[in-house]
This record gives sequence, structure tokens and C-alpha cells, in this order.
Amino acid sequence: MSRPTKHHPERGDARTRLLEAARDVIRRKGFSATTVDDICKAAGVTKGAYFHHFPSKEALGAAAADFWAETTAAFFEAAPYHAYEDPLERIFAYVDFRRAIIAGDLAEWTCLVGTMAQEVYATYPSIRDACAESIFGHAATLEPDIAAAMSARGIEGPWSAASLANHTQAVLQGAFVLAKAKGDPAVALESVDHLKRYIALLFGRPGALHDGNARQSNNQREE
Amino acid sequence: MSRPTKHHPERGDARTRLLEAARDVIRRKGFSATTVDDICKAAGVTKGAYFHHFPSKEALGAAAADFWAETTAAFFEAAPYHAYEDPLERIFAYVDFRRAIIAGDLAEWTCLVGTMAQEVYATYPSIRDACAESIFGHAATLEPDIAAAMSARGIEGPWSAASLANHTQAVLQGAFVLAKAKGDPAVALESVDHLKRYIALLFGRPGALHDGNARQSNNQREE
DNA sequence: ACAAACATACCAACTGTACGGTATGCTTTT
DNA sequence: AAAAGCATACCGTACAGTTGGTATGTTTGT
Repeated sequence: MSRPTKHHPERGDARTRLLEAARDVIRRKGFSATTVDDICKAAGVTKGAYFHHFPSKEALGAAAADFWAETTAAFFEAAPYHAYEDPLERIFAYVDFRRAIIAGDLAEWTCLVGTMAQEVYATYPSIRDACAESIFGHAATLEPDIAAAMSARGIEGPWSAASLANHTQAVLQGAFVLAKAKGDPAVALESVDHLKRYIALLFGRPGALHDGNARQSNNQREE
Repeated sequence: MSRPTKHHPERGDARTRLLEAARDVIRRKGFSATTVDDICKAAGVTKGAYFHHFPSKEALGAAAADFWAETTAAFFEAAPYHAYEDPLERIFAYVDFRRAIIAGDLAEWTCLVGTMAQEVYATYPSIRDACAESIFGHAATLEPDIAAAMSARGIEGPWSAASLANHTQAVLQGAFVLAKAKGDPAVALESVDHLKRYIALLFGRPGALHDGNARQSNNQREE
């Protein structure tokens, strides 16, 4: 099936490397501004190999979104927040985890599929759908915990577990947009704090705000 | 200064029409995928006129962001939510207003500068900065009302009025991303509802949730 | 066992064209 | 008359995609 390339045999098969390169380059430059040559160069692969694996640039975009869905699913499945027994604690731990990975270079902690969806939603339906699958598929993993926490505490609002799960993703996506605009992760961290506070208020657990790492960020104001 | 064009004299001066065309086309196709010819065609103007007014495509992107900042500022200044006397009521009315304008074609109610910032944050600093100015400038218009509402009700959290103002924009931007991915405004409306609920909880005003138009949307669940 | 025969993975060089940008001149305003 | 506003025709190039190949497995007939 897979075979090392002639030029860089040590870096795995070409298809995977193209997908990884697409992920990295598109997150920095966006989908349209990223050229096939950019991706080939970053992957250390020729154009011939590229078009052997992907019939078009659009197909690569959709494949990159699928790849993103798979890798992030594995990443979050292995994350420590699942260890908590109480569903609500798991939710808080999830938010703390999302907050903790906001560090370093912008292109490393922002979302590939959010960026692509926003860019190509009207022009490449296949890519948009793959992005939607990734975003809402991830949101769906939070839904059981939210539903369990609601019934455990007798919470019954006009909102559903699914809508709150989606909302967490909306806040994260929006936080990425603002952070990119400002070139500063601090504004993203603050929105995640607001998200956690919202969940705490919904479930009547203001004490939860003192857990996790919800405090160690904004050095511009002392409390 | 301005002069009607030869081809379409009835539609105002070329510069304004180019900016309006840029706004409309870029919101649909994104900045990179939008060509200068696209914009000229949409504006009913030739390339000569384009490069008379803008030295490059990048300059047009930045000018379009500035234009967006100006027109949206005027739009929100004229909006009805300012009529309320109580600062907190104004905030709720603002959220209701943002909710109410989520209707019709996606490209008509989503945000130009959020889209552009996400796309070019690493490649065109001039555009990114113009987008940031628009987003955070608009957020800043909410800050006095939030601050007034906080002091009027003796609210003093670990969060600042500025951070909550920014958070409202993060939620809206994220709602746009999810709506584009799903091709459905409903998910955006739900996030705006969560935002309003958060503010109501922060200020201890759950009753506010029954005001405005926070209910007339999601026909898929009856309460 | 051992090759044809086929399939997969990859590479280098090329092509048509669509792109951002330019050169130059005409038209209207002041 | 001078300058601003606009139009036409035209570049150089960078782009997505193609062509035609080589090298490395994998099957299949005998």
C-alpha cells in the first residue's frame, strides 16, 4: 500500500505527508491562498505524487478536513478530561483542557476546519460538508456528558444538551477569530473563561471556576 | 472629486462601488479566491479604474475593512437598541438586535472582517489590523453600557467590561462559522440565545430572557 | 519456481490560462 | 490647462492540472 518516497524516505508515505502539510500550510495561509506547489514542497513530494493521490485541489481540501476529524478525535479521546467520574466535572475539565492547549504559535492551536468552512462555505460544498462533519461530530462527543449532568442535577432549560455542545464550539471558533485578528491569544483565553463561567452558572456551580487553570493567564489585571 | 462612470453612471462613484462590490464578493468567496476582475465586474468598472483607486489587491482588502468599520458603525448607531434608558436593557436589546438581523442569505448577515481576519491573519498584516480595528472598535462601543450596568448593580467579577464586550463578538463570530459550516442560521441563533442567557445570569436577570425575540426561532422544539 | 502481466506509488517536465498589475490614452471637472 | 477619473489593451508569471515516464510491489498462469 504505502511506500516511502524517493526524496524523503524517512518521513512516511506521501499521502499522509501531503495531508499533514496541507493542514499546516492551510492553517497559516488559508485554503485559496495555499497552492498545490506549496503543499508539495512542504511535504517533500512532487506534483506527480500529489495528483496520484488526489484528483484535484478541492479533493485534498475535503480529505484534509477528514484527516483533521480523525486526528483530533484521537487526540481528544486520549485527553485526560475523561478521567473524571462526574459528567459535569468532565465538562469543566474539557473546557480547561481546551484552554490549556491555547499556547504558542497561533497556527498550532487554531482550527483547520473552522478556517476552511468560513472560507469556502459557498464555493466548495464538499469541503464545507467535511468541515461541518468534523465540527459537529466533535461537539456531539460532549453531548452525553451535558445531558447526564442536566438530568443528574434536574436542570431543564429552554436549551438542549446539543445546543450547549454546539455553543462551546461556537465560542472556541469565535475566540480563534478574535485571537487571529488581534494577534494575541489572551483574548481567546478570556472567552474560554466566559464560557466556563456560563456553564458554571447554568449548573449552579460557581465554585468550579476556581478549579483548573482558569486564572493563570491574564497578567494585565490582578484580582 | 467623484464622477459617475461611463458604463454605469447611475450607480455612484467608482471607488464606493468597488468597496461595496469587494464587500459582497469577498463575503461569498473569501479574500484570496476573489479576483480583481471579479470585483471590477461586480462594480461595473474597469480594471483601469480599480488600479486608479487602489495600488494593489492588499490595499483594497484593507480599504474594504475600513469601509466595513464605517458603514457598520453608522448602522449600529442608528439601531433602535440605544433607545433604552437602562444600560443593561440596552445590552439585552443589542443582543436581540444582533439576533434579529440573522435572516436570509448567509452572505448578507455574516461578518466581512471576521472572515478576512481569519483568512489573512498571517499573510497580510495590513488587512488583519484593519479587521481588528473594526471588530474591537465595535466591541468597544458596548463597553460603557456594560461598565455602567456592572456598577449600577454592584457586579464585580474577575472579568472586566472589556472582556465581556469582546466575548459578545467572539460568540457572534463563532456563530457565523458554525452557521456557514452547517449552511443553517438556526445554530447561530441558538448561540446568540446562550449569549443572552449568560449575560442575564451574570447580572442576575433571568427575566430578561423572555423579552425580545429570543423565542420565535427554533420551531423544532416546543416548550 | 519463476516470469509475464498488471497495479500501485512516485517523479520530472510541460501547458493553457487566469491572475495581479502596467502602459497609455481619452474624458470630464475645476 | 492641468489634473483627476476612467477605459482599453496589454504584459509576465504563477497557477491547477496533464503527459509520459520509472521503480517497486502483487497477482496469476504454467
